[in-house]
Amino acid sequence: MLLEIDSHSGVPIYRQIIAQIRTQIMTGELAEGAQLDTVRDLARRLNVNPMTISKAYSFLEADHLVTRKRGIGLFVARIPQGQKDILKKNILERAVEKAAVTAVQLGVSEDEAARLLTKFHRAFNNRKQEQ
Amino acid sequence: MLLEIDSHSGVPIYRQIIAQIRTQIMTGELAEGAQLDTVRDLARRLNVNPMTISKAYSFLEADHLVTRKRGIGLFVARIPQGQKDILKKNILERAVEKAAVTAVQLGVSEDEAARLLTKFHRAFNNRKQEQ
DNA sequence: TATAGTGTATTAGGTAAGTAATACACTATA
DNA sequence: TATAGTGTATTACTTACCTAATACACTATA
Repeated sequence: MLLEIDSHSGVPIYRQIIAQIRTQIMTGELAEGAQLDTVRDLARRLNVNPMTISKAYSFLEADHLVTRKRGIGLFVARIPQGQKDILKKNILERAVEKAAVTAVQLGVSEDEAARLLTKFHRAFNNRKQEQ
Repeated sequence: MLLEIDSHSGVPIYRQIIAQIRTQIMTGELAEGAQLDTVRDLARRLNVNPMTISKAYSFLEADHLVTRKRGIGLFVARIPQGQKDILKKNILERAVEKAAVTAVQLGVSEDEAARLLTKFHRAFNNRKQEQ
């Protein structure tokens, strides 16, 4: 399980963990049934208190993305494809909506906004391919 | 000067003020040289401490959007159109970039992302027209 | 120069968030 | 059933942030 924490970003550690794991589950990188790193392992690896990890995991469980088995570990939950699509849609819409509102407020046309989005999309897609 | 504060949104009052005034300056709704509401007036109107207003104004000044004239008041600064464009571009790019990254991470195509953005853009544009 | 109108520096109180320490509860299995 | 491996509840410390109170500084002008 590959996680990168930037402790100088101002974004709380547990939120960084949540975001990264959520993405990995959404993309299938972390498949159904896969066991997450144990709280203590991950805590040691990130040099952080186990409770911080546990807190992150709690939020993932609240979202039904993982299932806790006390005494055993945490596992990626079974998520029906339909529900997965809905989740993805929600995450995406939140981000896109904000961009759209900003554009409208600033008087930027829909074409111009779309062009900009496409430009960034290509840039990040390329960067991703290279990795 | 029309401001709407939602004290239940969780977003700090001074940030709400900053965002709304910044947008009004960007769009020209608040024109160069216009005087902002006095700290005390606005504080009374929003039922808030004058220092909260002063704090918001400080950030706007740090961004060179307003000029303080102590003992007189605050005024919308002269912002060269070019610089205004840059500011708008920065604000927009920050929002659009995040949307693009999210889309790429979730494996959403650039066309689909652009379509979604366009959809939201139209929706908000309509809503704006109606007001 | 007195006054009433500006904004401000300083200080402090309240609250929420993040993290950590500790002791505990559950489970598999040797 | 002892043990070592899971996660967790409780509690508390720290820090940052937001807001407010107060007293002060600057400016125009009657």
